[in-house]
Amino acid sequence: MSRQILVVEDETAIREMITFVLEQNGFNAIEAETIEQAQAKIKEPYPDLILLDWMLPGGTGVKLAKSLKQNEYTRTIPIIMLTARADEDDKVKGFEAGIDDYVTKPFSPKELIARIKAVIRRVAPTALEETIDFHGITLDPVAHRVSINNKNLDLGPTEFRLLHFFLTHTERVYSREQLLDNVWGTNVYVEDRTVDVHIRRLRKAISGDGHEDFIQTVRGSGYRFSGKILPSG
Amino acid sequence: MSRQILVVEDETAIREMITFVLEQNGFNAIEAETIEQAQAKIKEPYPDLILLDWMLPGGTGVKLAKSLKQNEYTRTIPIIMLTARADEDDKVKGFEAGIDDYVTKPFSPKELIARIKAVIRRVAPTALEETIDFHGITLDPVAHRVSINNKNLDLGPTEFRLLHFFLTHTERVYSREQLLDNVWGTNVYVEDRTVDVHIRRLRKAISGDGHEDFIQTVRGSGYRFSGKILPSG
DNA sequence: AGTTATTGTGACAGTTTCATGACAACGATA
DNA sequence: TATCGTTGTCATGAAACTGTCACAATAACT
Repeated sequence: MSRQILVVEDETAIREMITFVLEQNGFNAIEAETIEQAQAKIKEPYPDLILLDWMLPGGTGVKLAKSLKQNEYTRTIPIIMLTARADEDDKVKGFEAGIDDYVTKPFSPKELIARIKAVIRRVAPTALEETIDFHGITLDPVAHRVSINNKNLDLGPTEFRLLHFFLTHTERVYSREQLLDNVWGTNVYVEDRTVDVHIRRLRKAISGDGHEDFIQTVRGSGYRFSGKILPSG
Repeated sequence: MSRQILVVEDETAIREMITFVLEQNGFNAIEAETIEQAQAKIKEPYPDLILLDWMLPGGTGVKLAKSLKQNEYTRTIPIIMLTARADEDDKVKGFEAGIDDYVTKPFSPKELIARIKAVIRRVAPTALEETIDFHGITLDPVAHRVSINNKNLDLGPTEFRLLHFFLTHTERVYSREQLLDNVWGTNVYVEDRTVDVHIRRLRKAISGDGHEDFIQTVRGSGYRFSGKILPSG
């Protein structure tokens, strides 16, 4: 289940950009332009996190933060403040009001996502890294544990990352190069064929019994992780 | 195969944001900060599209656009100009220089992606990522999967590309030469008649049951992929 | 019908791509 | 140091893919 994030930001372009980036990263964005709108949207089900702009038409965001943090039901919601500059005064006031972190504009999407994840991890550690369950394969990113049909799997680090990537990116073909980028990391010099070998190791590991081939070879293109087995005609 | 997009932008935060958004959307981003860097990176294989900032340290982006559009090898590369404001003068100069579209900053990622896709669609009308459904034939470019009446089809790479081309270009006759250009790629030396063989293979693959000849032979002209069955006579 | 041009089909060989087992390098650890 | 687990690379064989050809089948035309 994806996280609800309330974006309180009056500049449309920035708000849209943030919303877009959030949704690209699997978050569910709710938008608000003013403090009033925001307050109206902070109700059950409560958002999991609030991105709060510092300068808002109805007053400073800190005002909202303060009131939220004083309310019994909303004080546990983590708040990340968006400030226009790295202003010490803003930061101090923000933290006094109870914010959990801040991001200074302009920021890169990567930074924003990283901070959101960090805050969620801090406040609700189990939340972000949820256990994945896919057709009998269970992967717990936090415990770094994999099981298939309740039988524990012993994977090497690379196989674990590869499986984790596949489980979060199913039903899609990835070229060897893309897999290297995503699992091994960019600017790592490794042969394309190395992927084949790790695919084979992972296949071997998860091919115990039951389901046949989760990892499907797409000749000429790459590999696909899929739970679907369509009848071939 | 993902499209290469060259991002020419000197502001790091914006460039990173754009790159991020592009890669989230399956594009392959190449970055350049200056006109010189950009020119160095515009070579084979040429990028499929260029996002060009208006204000650059080495001069205006329009200068680069002009030189690209005057070069035989680069003039077909679509260029989208990034302008700081909706300045009529900028736009006019841009279009005079041969740009294909423009986006005014600040822009939302959705708008950017939409414009990129629109331009690519205009220039290279093959579909990008959407699943195509045509009279029971389903082709998913992302998963690299084809099914006909929910039965999985096993196609070789060339057959897949051929079918993909046909599905995005139905009801129209294509000569063997045109098919070679579009499916095999230009500057590939292959016999005309090779197309016949692949047509046959594709026909065989999709001729399971139900609809018979999607691929119609137009004697003397080429082939046509059609859902219509015209009464013979 | 006979002729010619064009297309369908099966076969085949060369090439490409992939799966697999082996192995050495490396680092961690006892 | 010795051992173990992990990892990247390679060699090899199997399988799939591809382009081309020869010939059959079909359509068009006289």
